[in-house]
Amino acid sequence: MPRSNIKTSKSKTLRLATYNINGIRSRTERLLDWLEREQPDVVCLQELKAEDSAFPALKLRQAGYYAIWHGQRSWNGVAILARDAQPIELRRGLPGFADPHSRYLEAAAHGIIVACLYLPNGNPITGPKFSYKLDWFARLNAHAANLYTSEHPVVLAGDFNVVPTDFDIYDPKSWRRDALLQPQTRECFRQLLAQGWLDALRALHPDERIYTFWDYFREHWPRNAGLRIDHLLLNRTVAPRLQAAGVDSWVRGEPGASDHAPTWIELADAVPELEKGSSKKSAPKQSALKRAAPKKQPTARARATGKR
DNA sequence: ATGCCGAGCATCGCTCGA
Repeated sequence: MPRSNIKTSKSKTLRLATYNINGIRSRTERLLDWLEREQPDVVCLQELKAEDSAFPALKLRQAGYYAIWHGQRSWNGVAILARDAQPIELRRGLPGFADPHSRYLEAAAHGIIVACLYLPNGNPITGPKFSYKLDWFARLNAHAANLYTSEHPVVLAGDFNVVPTDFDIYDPKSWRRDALLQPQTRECFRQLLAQGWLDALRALHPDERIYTFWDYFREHWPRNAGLRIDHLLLNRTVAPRLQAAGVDSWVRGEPGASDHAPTWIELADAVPELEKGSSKKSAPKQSALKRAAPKKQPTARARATGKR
């Protein structure tokens, strides 16, 4: 499927995606299929569930992607891939935090600083896992405050394990006691956005039901009973370049799929420094947002049959 | 309140995810 079908601009763009792959060893072929079809420039992966030595670096390299990764046996694990360029690692783990889990990688790739994060799930809410989630979130927000004001373009991308509002879930009733919907969890996310970060998918599609995760239970995928928990947040430097955003939900309908689908944004090429300073043509934020045409998610039937 | 599915491992039954 050529990407030009969904492009909204003739100018060159950069596509960044985040994808909770739920076990990279059992899903390497699925990953390669998606990369070949969608050709993202930068990819954040979560839940590798594999040690560093089991990361399929050679197969990815043969597909044109260089990578850095922080694996872990059984659980967690994050990676950043870049097409035709080696990501430059900037950080492994949040600052000042000896986290026993592999949940955070930060790198420069294709002129963007990308933070790939896998925020703790936090269930059950009556115990140490929920405390760990809130603690992790607070440390992320402290670090994000510095990234937001950076002169460099920064994107926070990953599985945040937060359903930001009741509009981001098919039906909140059976999830009321889940860590993903707790008021404390949502307050952490609200505080993060209050730093100024732009929630790219919601900004471009304010009135659209968008899901990035459909669990394996109760026919949730065929019924399109999903949650929006994978997010791409843009700092003030990069936000004016946002052109499009969406979910590759077709991936969720493939045999042996992860319970998440890849979620992506497209950014306009950086405005050259000379033009940025001297020209009034530099697009303000609002017009950059309006440029992007809303992209509908396919119907449940279309997804179930693999068509768009 | 629990299981429903799926990956992974202390692999013929459990933990964890969300």
